[in-house]
Amino acid sequence: MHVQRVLQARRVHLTEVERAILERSIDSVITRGPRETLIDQGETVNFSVLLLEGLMSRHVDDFDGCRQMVALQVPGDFVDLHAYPLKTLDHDVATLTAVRLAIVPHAALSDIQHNQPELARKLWFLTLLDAAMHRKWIYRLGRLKAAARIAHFLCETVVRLAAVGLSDGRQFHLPLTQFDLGEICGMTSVHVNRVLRELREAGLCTFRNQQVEIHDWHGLAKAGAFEPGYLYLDDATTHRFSGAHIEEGCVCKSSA
Amino acid sequence: MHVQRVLQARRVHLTEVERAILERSIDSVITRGPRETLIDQGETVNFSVLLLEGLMSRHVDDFDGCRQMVALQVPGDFVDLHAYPLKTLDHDVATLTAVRLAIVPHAALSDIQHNQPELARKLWFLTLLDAAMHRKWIYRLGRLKAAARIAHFLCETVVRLAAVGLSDGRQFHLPLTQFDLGEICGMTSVHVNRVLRELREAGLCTFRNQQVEIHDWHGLAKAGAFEPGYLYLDDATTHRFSGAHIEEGCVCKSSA
DNA sequence: CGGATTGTTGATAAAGTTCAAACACGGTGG
DNA sequence: CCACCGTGTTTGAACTTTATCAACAATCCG
Repeated sequence: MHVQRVLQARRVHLTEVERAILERSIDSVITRGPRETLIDQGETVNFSVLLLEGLMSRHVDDFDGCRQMVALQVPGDFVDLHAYPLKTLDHDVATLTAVRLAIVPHAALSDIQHNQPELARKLWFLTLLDAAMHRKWIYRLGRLKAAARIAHFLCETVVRLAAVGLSDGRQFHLPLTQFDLGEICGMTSVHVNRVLRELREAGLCTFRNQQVEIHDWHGLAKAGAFEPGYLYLDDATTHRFSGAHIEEGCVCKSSA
Repeated sequence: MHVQRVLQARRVHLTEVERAILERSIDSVITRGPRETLIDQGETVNFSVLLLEGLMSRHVDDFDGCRQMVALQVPGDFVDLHAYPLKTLDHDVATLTAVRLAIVPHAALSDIQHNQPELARKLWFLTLLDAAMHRKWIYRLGRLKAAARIAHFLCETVVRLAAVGLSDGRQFHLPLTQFDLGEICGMTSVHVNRVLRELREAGLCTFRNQQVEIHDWHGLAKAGAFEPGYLYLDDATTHRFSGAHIEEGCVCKSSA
Protein backbone atom coordinates (compact mmCIF):
# COMPACT_ATOMS: atom_id res chain seq x y z
CA MET A 1 0.00 0.00 0.00
CA HIS A 2 1.61 3.21 -1.11
CA VAL A 3 0.81 6.85 -1.33
CA GLN A 4 -1.03 6.10 -4.56
CA ARG A 5 -4.06 5.25 -2.54
CA VAL A 6 -4.44 8.77 -1.19
CA LEU A 7 -7.29 10.49 -2.98
CA GLN A 8 -8.09 7.28 -4.79
CA ALA A 9 -11.66 7.16 -6.10
CA ARG A 10 -12.20 10.75 -5.09
CA ARG A 11 -13.47 13.55 -7.28
CA VAL A 12 -10.01 15.08 -7.01
CA HIS A 13 -6.95 13.45 -8.53
CA LEU A 14 -3.25 13.96 -8.05
CA THR A 15 -1.02 14.53 -11.04
CA GLU A 16 2.12 12.48 -11.36
CA VAL A 17 4.20 15.43 -10.26
CA GLU A 18 2.04 16.01 -7.21
CA ARG A 19 2.20 12.37 -6.25
CA ALA A 20 5.98 12.50 -6.49
CA ILE A 21 6.10 15.62 -4.34
CA LEU A 22 3.92 13.97 -1.71
CA GLU A 23 6.06 10.87 -1.71
CA ARG A 24 9.18 12.93 -1.26
CA SER A 25 7.52 14.62 1.73
CA ILE A 26 7.50 11.37 3.61
CA ASP A 27 10.17 11.43 6.23
CA SER A 28 9.92 7.82 7.31
CA VAL A 29 7.59 4.86 7.52
CA ILE A 30 6.98 3.40 10.95
CA THR A 31 4.87 0.65 12.47
CA ARG A 32 2.88 0.65 15.67
CA GLY A 33 1.06 -2.03 17.59
CA PRO A 34 -2.69 -2.24 18.18
CA ARG A 35 -4.41 0.02 20.71
CA GLU A 36 -1.63 2.53 21.10
CA THR A 37 -2.21 6.25 21.53
CA LEU A 38 -0.21 8.13 18.95
CA ILE A 39 -1.13 11.70 19.80
CA ASP A 40 -2.78 13.01 22.92
CA GLN A 41 -5.32 15.76 22.94
CA GLY A 42 -3.63 19.13 23.42
CA GLU A 43 -0.20 17.94 22.36
CA THR A 44 1.68 20.14 19.89
CA VAL A 45 2.76 18.16 16.84
CA ASN A 46 5.08 18.95 13.95
CA PHE A 47 4.22 16.04 11.67
CA SER A 48 1.17 14.39 10.21
CA VAL A 49 0.66 10.74 9.41
CA LEU A 50 -0.61 8.95 6.37
CA LEU A 51 -2.18 5.59 7.19
CA LEU A 52 -0.79 2.90 4.90
CA GLU A 53 -2.08 -0.23 6.59
CA GLY A 54 -4.40 -0.95 9.49
CA LEU A 55 -7.15 0.99 11.21
CA MET A 56 -6.94 4.04 13.44
CA SER A 57 -9.37 6.09 15.47
CA ARG A 58 -9.73 9.68 16.50
CA HIS A 59 -11.71 10.15 19.65
CA VAL A 60 -12.68 12.67 22.28
CA ASP A 61 -11.90 11.49 25.78
CA ASP A 62 -14.22 12.29 28.60
CA PHE A 63 -13.15 13.22 32.11
CA ASP A 64 -14.33 9.85 33.41
CA GLY A 65 -12.97 7.34 30.96
CA CYS A 66 -15.87 7.44 28.54
CA ARG A 67 -14.98 8.12 24.94
CA GLN A 68 -16.65 9.15 21.74
CA MET A 69 -15.02 8.21 18.50
CA VAL A 70 -15.15 11.07 16.00
CA ALA A 71 -13.51 9.35 13.06
CA LEU A 72 -12.43 5.93 11.89
CA GLN A 73 -9.41 6.05 9.60
CA VAL A 74 -8.83 3.52 6.85
CA PRO A 75 -5.73 2.96 4.72
CA GLY A 76 -5.13 5.87 2.37
CA ASP A 77 -6.36 8.42 4.91
CA PHE A 78 -4.23 11.39 5.82
CA VAL A 79 -5.14 10.83 9.45
CA ASP A 80 -4.24 14.13 11.06
CA LEU A 81 -3.42 16.39 8.17
CA HIS A 82 -5.43 19.04 10.00
CA ALA A 83 -2.69 19.15 12.61
CA TYR A 84 -0.61 21.16 10.16
CA PRO A 85 -2.73 24.33 10.28
CA LEU A 86 -4.08 23.65 13.78
CA LYS A 87 -0.70 22.90 15.45
CA THR A 88 -2.40 21.23 18.41
CA LEU A 89 -5.23 18.74 18.32
CA ASP A 90 -8.51 18.81 20.18
CA HIS A 91 -8.71 15.01 20.31
CA ASP A 92 -6.64 11.85 20.61
CA VAL A 93 -5.29 9.81 17.72
CA ALA A 94 -4.82 6.10 18.35
CA THR A 95 -4.31 2.82 16.57
CA LEU A 96 -6.98 0.16 16.58
CA THR A 97 -4.95 -2.56 14.88
CA ALA A 98 -1.26 -2.83 14.13
CA VAL A 99 -0.50 -0.13 11.56
CA ARG A 100 2.04 1.06 9.06
CA LEU A 101 2.34 4.85 8.94
CA ALA A 102 4.10 7.35 6.71
CA ILE A 103 5.35 10.36 8.65
CA VAL A 104 5.09 13.72 6.88
CA PRO A 105 6.84 16.60 8.68
CA HIS A 106 4.95 19.87 8.76
CA ALA A 107 7.98 21.55 7.27
CA ALA A 108 7.32 19.58 4.09
CA LEU A 109 3.68 20.57 4.13
CA SER A 110 4.67 24.17 4.61
CA ASP A 111 6.83 23.85 1.55
CA ILE A 112 3.87 22.55 -0.43
CA GLN A 113 1.66 25.32 0.93
CA HIS A 114 4.10 27.94 -0.32
CA ASN A 115 5.17 26.43 -3.62
CA GLN A 116 2.41 24.12 -4.82
CA PRO A 117 -0.86 26.00 -4.46
CA GLU A 118 -2.84 23.44 -6.45
CA LEU A 119 -1.58 20.52 -4.41
CA ALA A 120 -2.17 22.55 -1.27
CA ARG A 121 -5.75 23.05 -2.30
CA LYS A 122 -6.15 19.30 -2.76
CA LEU A 123 -4.79 18.72 0.73
CA TRP A 124 -7.23 21.31 2.01
CA PHE A 125 -9.96 19.39 0.21
CA LEU A 126 -8.93 16.22 2.02
CA THR A 127 -9.40 17.82 5.41
CA LEU A 128 -12.80 19.09 4.33
CA LEU A 129 -13.81 15.60 3.36
CA ASP A 130 -13.19 14.72 6.96
CA ALA A 131 -15.43 17.56 8.01
CA ALA A 132 -18.14 16.30 5.68
CA MET A 133 -17.94 12.93 7.37
CA HIS A 134 -18.09 14.61 10.76
CA ARG A 135 -21.34 16.25 9.69
CA LYS A 136 -22.84 12.93 8.72
CA TRP A 137 -21.81 11.54 12.09
CA ILE A 138 -23.59 14.44 13.76
CA TYR A 139 -26.67 13.68 11.73
CA ARG A 140 -26.40 10.00 12.56
CA LEU A 141 -26.13 10.56 16.29
CA GLY A 142 -28.71 13.32 16.42
CA ARG A 143 -31.41 11.93 14.19
CA LEU A 144 -31.15 8.20 13.71
CA LYS A 145 -32.19 5.56 16.17
CA ALA A 146 -29.76 2.91 17.31
CA ALA A 147 -30.32 0.31 14.60
CA ALA A 148 -30.15 2.93 11.88
CA ARG A 149 -26.93 4.35 13.33
CA ILE A 150 -25.21 0.99 13.17
CA ALA A 151 -26.57 0.32 9.68
CA HIS A 152 -25.40 3.73 8.48
CA PHE A 153 -21.95 3.24 9.92
CA LEU A 154 -21.57 -0.15 8.28
CA CYS A 155 -22.68 1.27 4.94
CA GLU A 156 -20.23 4.15 5.23
CA THR A 157 -17.41 1.82 6.13
CA VAL A 158 -17.94 -0.70 3.37
CA VAL A 159 -18.05 2.10 0.81
CA ARG A 160 -14.88 3.71 2.12
CA LEU A 161 -13.07 0.39 2.14
CA ALA A 162 -14.33 -0.51 -1.31
CA ALA A 163 -13.12 2.87 -2.57
CA VAL A 164 -9.55 1.89 -1.66
CA GLY A 165 -9.90 -1.68 -2.82
CA LEU A 166 -10.19 -3.26 0.62
CA SER A 167 -13.67 -4.65 0.16
CA ASP A 168 -15.68 -6.08 -2.68
CA GLY A 169 -18.71 -4.21 -1.38
CA ARG A 170 -20.34 -7.30 0.07
CA GLN A 171 -18.05 -8.15 2.95
CA PHE A 172 -15.10 -6.71 4.80
CA HIS A 173 -12.82 -7.22 7.74
CA LEU A 174 -13.71 -4.92 10.64
CA PRO A 175 -11.39 -5.54 13.58
CA LEU A 176 -13.54 -3.71 16.12
CA THR A 177 -15.30 -4.95 19.23
CA GLN A 178 -18.96 -4.30 19.88
CA PHE A 179 -17.75 -1.92 22.55
CA ASP A 180 -15.88 0.06 19.87
CA LEU A 181 -19.04 0.16 17.78
CA GLY A 182 -20.75 1.64 20.82
CA GLU A 183 -18.13 4.37 21.05
CA ILE A 184 -18.75 5.16 17.41
CA CYS A 185 -22.53 5.14 17.46
CA GLY A 186 -23.11 6.64 20.90
CA MET A 187 -24.59 3.65 22.65
CA THR A 188 -23.66 0.87 25.08
CA SER A 189 -22.06 -2.32 23.92
CA VAL A 190 -25.03 -4.25 25.24
CA HIS A 191 -27.34 -2.33 23.00
CA VAL A 192 -24.97 -2.73 20.07
CA ASN A 193 -25.21 -6.45 20.58
CA ARG A 194 -29.00 -6.42 20.48
CA VAL A 195 -29.07 -4.20 17.43
CA LEU A 196 -26.64 -6.43 15.58
CA ARG A 197 -28.91 -9.36 16.24
CA GLU A 198 -31.84 -7.33 14.92
CA LEU A 199 -29.97 -6.56 11.71
CA ARG A 200 -28.96 -10.19 11.40
CA GLU A 201 -32.49 -11.49 11.95
CA ALA A 202 -33.81 -8.96 9.45
CA GLY A 203 -31.47 -10.54 6.90
CA LEU A 204 -29.54 -7.31 6.34
CA CYS A 205 -26.04 -8.13 7.56
CA THR A 206 -24.00 -10.14 10.02
CA PHE A 207 -20.99 -9.12 12.08
CA ARG A 208 -19.09 -12.09 13.48
CA ASN A 209 -15.41 -12.73 14.12
CA GLN A 210 -14.50 -9.24 13.01
CA GLN A 211 -16.06 -9.96 9.66
CA VAL A 212 -19.02 -8.04 8.25
CA GLU A 213 -21.18 -9.62 5.58
CA ILE A 214 -23.82 -7.57 3.88
CA HIS A 215 -26.68 -9.76 2.74
CA ASP A 216 -29.00 -7.06 1.48
CA TRP A 217 -27.30 -3.84 0.48
CA HIS A 218 -30.44 -1.94 -0.41
CA GLY A 219 -32.14 -3.04 2.77
CA LEU A 220 -29.18 -1.99 4.88
CA ALA A 221 -28.81 1.34 3.11
CA LYS A 222 -32.49 1.97 3.63
CA ALA A 223 -32.35 0.95 7.29
CA GLY A 224 -29.51 3.43 7.79
CA ALA A 225 -30.86 6.18 5.51
CA PHE A 226 -27.51 5.95 3.75
CA GLU A 227 -26.59 8.04 0.72
CA PRO A 228 -22.90 8.20 -0.28
CA GLY A 229 -22.90 11.72 -1.70
CA TYR A 230 -21.12 13.19 1.31
CA LEU A 231 -18.09 10.98 0.68
CA TYR A 232 -17.33 12.87 -2.55
CA LEU A 233 -16.43 9.73 -4.47
CA ASP A 234 -16.12 9.52 -8.21
CA ASP A 235 -19.38 9.14 -10.10
CA ALA A 236 -18.97 5.43 -10.77
CA THR A 237 -18.43 4.54 -7.12
CA THR A 238 -21.17 6.88 -5.97
CA HIS A 239 -23.60 5.33 -8.39
CA ARG A 240 -22.58 1.83 -7.44
CA PHE A 241 -23.39 2.45 -3.79
CA SER A 242 -26.30 4.82 -4.02
CA GLY A 243 -29.03 3.50 -1.79
CA ALA A 244 -32.51 2.59 -2.80
CA HIS A 245 -35.04 5.33 -2.53
CA ILE A 246 -35.28 6.02 1.14
CA GLU A 247 -38.82 6.19 2.37
CA GLU A 248 -40.32 7.27 5.62
CA GLY A 249 -39.94 4.65 8.20
CA CYS A 250 -38.74 3.69 11.61
CA VAL A 251 -35.25 5.00 10.97
CA CYS A 252 -35.56 8.44 12.45
CA LYS A 253 -35.51 9.21 16.15
CA SER A 254 -38.01 12.05 16.23
CA SER A 255 -40.11 12.85 13.24
CA ALA A 256 -41.20 16.36 14.22
CA MET B 1 -19.64 44.83 11.72
CA HIS B 2 -16.85 44.53 9.23
CA VAL B 3 -14.40 41.96 8.07
CA GLN B 4 -12.24 42.89 11.05
CA ARG B 5 -14.24 40.48 13.11
CA VAL B 6 -13.09 37.48 11.11
CA LEU B 7 -10.48 35.61 13.10
CA GLN B 8 -11.04 37.93 16.04
CA ALA B 9 -9.93 36.45 19.36
CA ARG B 10 -8.48 33.46 17.58
CA ARG B 11 -4.97 32.11 17.92
CA VAL B 12 -4.38 33.23 14.37
CA HIS B 13 -4.34 36.88 13.38
CA LEU B 14 -4.56 38.63 10.05
CA THR B 15 -1.96 41.21 9.10
CA GLU B 16 -3.13 44.57 7.81
CA VAL B 17 -2.23 43.55 4.28
CA GLU B 18 -4.14 40.30 4.57
CA ARG B 19 -7.17 42.07 5.94
CA ALA B 20 -7.07 44.47 3.02
CA ILE B 21 -6.81 41.60 0.56
CA LEU B 22 -9.78 39.87 2.13
CA GLU B 23 -11.82 43.06 2.05
CA ARG B 24 -11.02 43.55 -1.60
CA SER B 25 -12.21 40.01 -2.26
CA ILE B 26 -15.72 40.96 -1.26
CA ASP B 27 -17.84 41.24 -4.32
CA SER B 28 -20.93 42.67 -2.68
CA VAL B 29 -22.84 42.89 0.57
CA ILE B 30 -26.39 41.63 0.56
CA THR B 31 -29.20 41.17 3.04
CA ARG B 32 -31.60 38.27 3.45
CA GLY B 33 -34.72 37.77 5.53
CA PRO B 34 -35.12 35.25 8.34
CA ARG B 35 -35.62 31.56 7.63
CA GLU B 36 -34.49 31.60 4.02
CA THR B 37 -32.48 28.81 2.44
CA LEU B 38 -29.37 30.27 0.85
CA ILE B 39 -27.78 27.12 -0.55
CA ASP B 40 -29.33 23.74 -1.05
CA GLN B 41 -27.52 20.51 -0.47
CA GLY B 42 -25.87 19.33 -3.69
CA GLU B 43 -25.94 22.71 -5.38
CA THR B 44 -22.72 23.82 -7.06
CA VAL B 45 -21.62 27.22 -5.81
CA ASN B 46 -18.97 29.66 -6.96
CA PHE B 47 -18.95 32.01 -4.00
CA SER B 48 -18.71 31.83 -0.23
CA VAL B 49 -20.35 34.10 2.32
CA LEU B 50 -19.03 35.92 5.31
CA LEU B 51 -21.70 36.50 7.95
CA LEU B 52 -21.66 40.14 9.06
CA GLU B 53 -24.86 40.32 11.04
CA GLY B 54 -27.49 37.83 12.20
CA LEU B 55 -27.48 34.09 12.72
CA MET B 56 -27.34 31.27 10.20
CA SER B 57 -27.53 27.52 10.32
CA ARG B 58 -26.08 24.63 8.41
CA HIS B 59 -28.16 21.50 8.56
CA VAL B 60 -28.60 18.07 7.07
CA ASP B 61 -32.08 17.49 5.80
CA ASP B 62 -33.69 14.14 6.15
CA PHE B 63 -35.93 12.51 3.59
CA ASP B 64 -38.98 13.05 5.77
CA GLY B 65 -38.71 16.66 6.87
CA CYS B 66 -36.61 16.00 9.95
CA ARG B 67 -33.42 17.99 10.24
CA GLN B 68 -30.20 17.94 12.17
CA MET B 69 -28.33 21.18 12.54
CA VAL B 70 -24.59 20.67 12.09
CA ALA B 71 -23.45 24.22 12.76
CA LEU B 72 -24.72 27.50 14.09
CA GLN B 73 -23.00 30.49 12.50
CA VAL B 74 -22.44 33.74 14.32
CA PRO B 75 -21.24 37.11 12.96
CA GLY B 76 -17.63 36.93 11.87
CA ASP B 77 -17.96 33.38 10.61
CA PHE B 78 -16.92 32.49 7.09
CA VAL B 79 -20.07 30.40 6.77
CA ASP B 80 -19.30 28.19 3.80
CA LEU B 81 -15.67 28.82 3.08
CA HIS B 82 -15.36 25.08 2.64
CA ALA B 83 -17.46 25.39 -0.50
CA TYR B 84 -14.37 26.75 -2.27
CA PRO B 85 -12.42 23.48 -2.25
CA LEU B 86 -15.51 21.26 -2.14
CA LYS B 87 -17.43 22.96 -4.98
CA THR B 88 -20.71 21.40 -3.90
CA LEU B 89 -22.04 21.15 -0.38
CA ASP B 90 -23.31 18.12 1.47
CA HIS B 91 -25.77 20.17 3.52
CA ASP B 92 -28.08 23.19 3.41
CA VAL B 93 -27.15 26.70 4.42
CA ALA B 94 -29.98 28.88 5.70
CA THR B 95 -30.66 32.05 7.62
CA LEU B 96 -32.20 31.95 11.07
CA THR B 97 -32.66 35.70 11.47
CA ALA B 98 -32.41 38.56 9.00
CA VAL B 99 -28.76 38.71 7.97
CA ARG B 100 -26.16 40.86 6.27
CA LEU B 101 -23.73 38.88 4.15
CA ALA B 102 -20.49 39.63 2.33
CA ILE B 103 -20.19 37.65 -0.89
CA VAL B 104 -16.71 36.37 -1.75
CA PRO B 105 -16.38 34.85 -5.23
CA HIS B 106 -14.34 31.68 -5.45
CA ALA B 107 -12.25 33.33 -8.14
CA ALA B 108 -10.97 35.72 -5.47
CA LEU B 109 -10.23 32.82 -3.13
CA SER B 110 -8.41 31.07 -5.93
CA ASP B 111 -6.30 34.16 -6.34
CA ILE B 112 -5.44 34.08 -2.65
CA GLN B 113 -4.69 30.37 -2.81
CA HIS B 114 -2.17 30.96 -5.60
CA ASN B 115 -0.59 34.21 -4.47
CA GLN B 116 -0.98 34.47 -0.72
CA PRO B 117 0.06 31.14 0.78
CA GLU B 118 0.10 32.44 4.34
CA LEU B 119 -3.36 33.93 4.10
CA ALA B 120 -4.54 30.75 2.39
CA ARG B 121 -3.27 28.74 5.32
CA LYS B 122 -5.21 30.97 7.69
CA LEU B 123 -8.36 30.39 5.67
CA TRP B 124 -7.66 26.67 5.78
CA PHE B 125 -7.31 27.02 9.54
CA LEU B 126 -10.75 28.61 9.70
CA THR B 127 -12.37 25.65 8.01
CA LEU B 128 -10.59 23.32 10.42
CA LEU B 129 -11.96 25.27 13.33
CA ASP B 130 -15.35 24.35 12.01
CA ALA B 131 -14.30 20.71 11.91
CA ALA B 132 -13.15 20.96 15.52
CA MET B 133 -16.59 22.24 16.46
CA HIS B 134 -18.16 19.40 14.50
CA ARG B 135 -16.16 16.96 16.58
CA LYS B 136 -17.42 18.48 19.79
CA TRP B 137 -20.94 18.25 18.48
CA ILE B 138 -20.37 14.55 17.78
CA TYR B 139 -19.12 14.12 21.32
CA ARG B 140 -22.08 16.05 22.67
CA LEU B 141 -24.66 13.97 20.83
CA GLY B 142 -22.92 10.68 21.40
CA ARG B 143 -21.92 10.94 25.02
CA LEU B 144 -23.89 13.57 26.91
CA LYS B 145 -27.42 13.21 28.15
CA ALA B 146 -30.06 15.72 27.18
CA ALA B 147 -29.55 18.30 29.94
CA ALA B 148 -25.80 18.24 29.45
CA ARG B 149 -26.20 18.67 25.70
CA ILE B 150 -28.23 21.82 26.11
CA ALA B 151 -25.87 23.14 28.78
CA HIS B 152 -22.86 22.46 26.57
CA PHE B 153 -24.44 24.17 23.59
CA LEU B 154 -25.29 27.26 25.63
CA CYS B 155 -21.74 27.42 26.97
CA GLU B 156 -20.28 27.10 23.50
CA THR B 157 -22.55 29.78 22.15
CA VAL B 158 -21.95 32.35 24.85
CA VAL B 159 -18.20 31.92 24.44
CA ARG B 160 -18.35 32.27 20.67
CA LEU B 161 -20.51 35.36 20.94
CA ALA B 162 -18.32 36.86 23.64
CA ALA B 163 -15.29 36.26 21.44
CA VAL B 164 -16.75 38.59 18.81
CA GLY B 165 -18.08 41.11 21.31
CA LEU B 166 -21.73 40.09 21.08
CA SER B 167 -22.08 39.00 24.69
CA ASP B 168 -20.65 40.04 28.02
CA GLY B 169 -20.36 36.38 28.95
CA ARG B 170 -23.35 36.44 31.27
CA GLN B 171 -26.23 36.93 28.88
CA PHE B 172 -26.92 36.94 25.18
CA HIS B 173 -29.62 37.16 22.58
CA LEU B 174 -30.41 33.77 21.05
CA PRO B 175 -33.20 34.08 18.48
CA LEU B 176 -33.96 30.37 18.31
CA THR B 177 -37.07 28.42 19.17
CA GLN B 178 -37.04 25.43 21.47
CA PHE B 179 -37.68 23.41 18.35
CA ASP B 180 -34.44 24.77 16.87
CA LEU B 181 -32.59 23.81 20.03
CA GLY B 182 -34.01 20.34 19.52
CA GLU B 183 -32.59 20.22 16.00
CA ILE B 184 -29.21 21.22 17.40
CA CYS B 185 -29.10 18.85 20.35
CA GLY B 186 -30.81 15.85 18.80
CA MET B 187 -34.00 15.81 20.82
CA THR B 188 -37.65 16.77 20.62
CA SER B 189 -38.83 20.28 21.42
CA VAL B 190 -40.92 18.88 24.24
CA HIS B 191 -37.87 17.45 25.89
CA VAL B 192 -35.96 20.67 25.30
CA ASN B 193 -38.67 22.45 27.19
CA ARG B 194 -38.40 20.16 30.17
CA VAL B 195 -34.62 20.33 30.21
CA LEU B 196 -34.67 24.13 30.12
CA ARG B 197 -36.93 24.11 33.13
CA GLU B 198 -34.51 21.77 34.88
CA LEU B 199 -31.59 24.10 34.20
CA ARG B 200 -33.65 27.06 35.36
CA GLU B 201 -34.74 25.35 38.57
CA ALA B 202 -31.17 24.29 39.23
CA GLY B 203 -30.24 27.98 39.14
CA LEU B 204 -27.88 27.54 36.19
CA CYS B 205 -29.49 29.59 33.43
CA THR B 206 -32.74 30.81 31.95
CA PHE B 207 -33.85 31.01 28.34
CA ARG B 208 -36.89 33.21 27.83
CA ASN B 209 -37.95 35.59 25.08
CA GLN B 210 -34.93 34.63 22.98
CA GLN B 211 -32.68 35.82 25.79
CA VAL B 212 -30.26 33.55 27.64
CA GLU B 213 -29.08 34.51 31.10
CA ILE B 214 -26.36 32.51 32.75
CA HIS B 215 -26.70 32.62 36.52
CA ASP B 216 -23.94 30.20 37.41
CA TRP B 217 -21.21 29.86 34.82
CA HIS B 218 -19.22 27.22 36.62
CA GLY B 219 -22.33 25.22 37.35
CA LEU B 220 -23.44 25.35 33.74
CA ALA B 221 -19.99 24.50 32.39
CA LYS B 222 -19.86 21.57 34.76
CA ALA B 223 -23.35 20.40 33.84
CA GLY B 224 -22.32 20.45 30.18
CA ALA B 225 -18.77 19.13 30.68
CA PHE B 226 -17.67 22.23 28.81
CA GLU B 227 -14.05 23.11 28.13
CA PRO B 228 -13.33 25.83 25.53
CA GLY B 229 -10.03 24.48 24.25
CA TYR B 230 -11.54 23.18 21.02
CA LEU B 231 -12.57 26.70 20.00
CA TYR B 232 -8.90 27.71 19.61
CA LEU B 233 -9.39 31.11 21.21
CA ASP B 234 -6.61 33.34 22.43
CA ASP B 235 -5.23 32.49 25.86
CA ALA B 236 -7.03 35.30 27.67
CA THR B 237 -10.46 34.29 26.38
CA THR B 238 -9.78 30.60 26.91
CA HIS B 239 -8.75 31.26 30.48
CA ARG B 240 -11.73 33.47 31.12
CA PHE B 241 -14.14 30.74 30.12
CA SER B 242 -12.36 27.65 31.26
CA GLY B 243 -14.81 25.59 33.23
CA ALA B 244 -14.48 24.50 36.79
CA HIS B 245 -12.87 21.15 37.29
CA ILE B 246 -15.28 18.72 35.79
CA GLU B 247 -15.95 15.78 38.04
CA GLU B 248 -17.73 12.55 37.48
CA GLY B 249 -21.41 13.01 37.57
CA CYS B 250 -24.72 12.62 35.90
CA VAL B 251 -23.57 14.33 32.75
CA CYS B 252 -22.59 11.35 30.70
CA LYS B 253 -24.99 9.02 28.94
CA SER B 254 -23.18 5.74 29.43
CA SER B 255 -20.19 5.46 31.68
CA ALA B 256 -18.79 2.20 30.35
C1' DC C 1 -58.87 41.25 17.13
C1' DG C 2 -57.79 36.57 15.18
C1' DG C 3 -54.88 33.05 13.48
C1' DA C 4 -50.50 30.96 13.65
C1' DT C 5 -46.59 29.82 15.90
C1' DT C 6 -44.26 28.76 20.19
C1' DG C 7 -44.15 27.23 24.87
C1' DT C 8 -45.95 24.31 28.73
C1' DT C 9 -47.78 20.39 30.99
C1' DG C 10 -49.52 15.56 31.76
C1' DA C 11 -50.08 10.72 30.64
C1' DT C 12 -48.31 6.90 28.28
C1' DA C 13 -45.21 4.28 25.33
C1' DA C 14 -40.90 3.24 23.40
C1' DA C 15 -35.99 3.22 23.33
C1' DG C 16 -31.86 2.62 25.61
C1' DT C 17 -29.11 1.82 29.96
C1' DT C 18 -27.68 -0.71 33.91
C1' DC C 19 -26.56 -4.62 36.40
C1' DA C 20 -25.64 -9.24 36.66
C1' DA C 21 -24.77 -13.64 35.13
C1' DA C 22 -23.48 -16.99 31.80
C1' DC C 23 -21.06 -18.36 27.71
C1' DA C 24 -17.43 -18.68 24.03
C1' DC C 25 -12.85 -18.61 22.81
C1' DG C 26 -8.01 -18.07 22.28
C1' DG C 27 -3.91 -18.01 24.79
C1' DT C 28 -0.72 -19.49 28.48
C1' DG C 29 1.43 -22.03 31.89
C1' DG C 30 1.61 -26.37 34.48
C1' DC D 1 -3.27 -32.12 27.32
C1' DC D 2 -5.98 -29.61 30.48
C1' DA D 3 -7.05 -25.96 33.79
C1' DC D 4 -7.24 -21.32 34.02
C1' DC D 5 -7.53 -16.54 32.78
C1' DG D 6 -8.88 -12.52 30.27
C1' DT D 7 -11.42 -10.49 26.82
C1' DG D 8 -15.42 -10.25 24.23
C1' DT D 9 -20.27 -11.76 23.39
C1' DT D 10 -24.94 -12.93 24.66
C1' DT D 11 -29.06 -12.87 27.34
C1' DG D 12 -32.56 -11.49 31.00
C1' DA D 13 -34.83 -8.27 34.10
C1' DA D 14 -35.36 -3.88 36.20
C1' DC D 15 -34.90 0.76 35.59
C1' DT D 16 -34.11 5.50 33.45
C1' DT D 17 -34.33 8.49 29.80
C1' DT D 18 -36.55 10.22 26.01
C1' DA D 19 -40.30 10.24 22.56
C1' DT D 20 -45.13 10.51 21.46
C1' DC D 21 -49.61 12.21 21.70
C1' DA D 22 -52.77 15.42 23.16
C1' DA D 23 -54.46 19.42 25.13
C1' DC D 24 -54.05 24.08 26.46
C1' DA D 25 -51.74 28.64 27.46
C1' DA D 26 -48.98 32.33 25.94
C1' DT D 27 -47.09 35.16 22.59
C1' DC D 28 -46.35 37.20 18.26
C1' DC D 29 -47.83 39.22 13.94
C1' DG D 30 -50.70 41.16 10.59
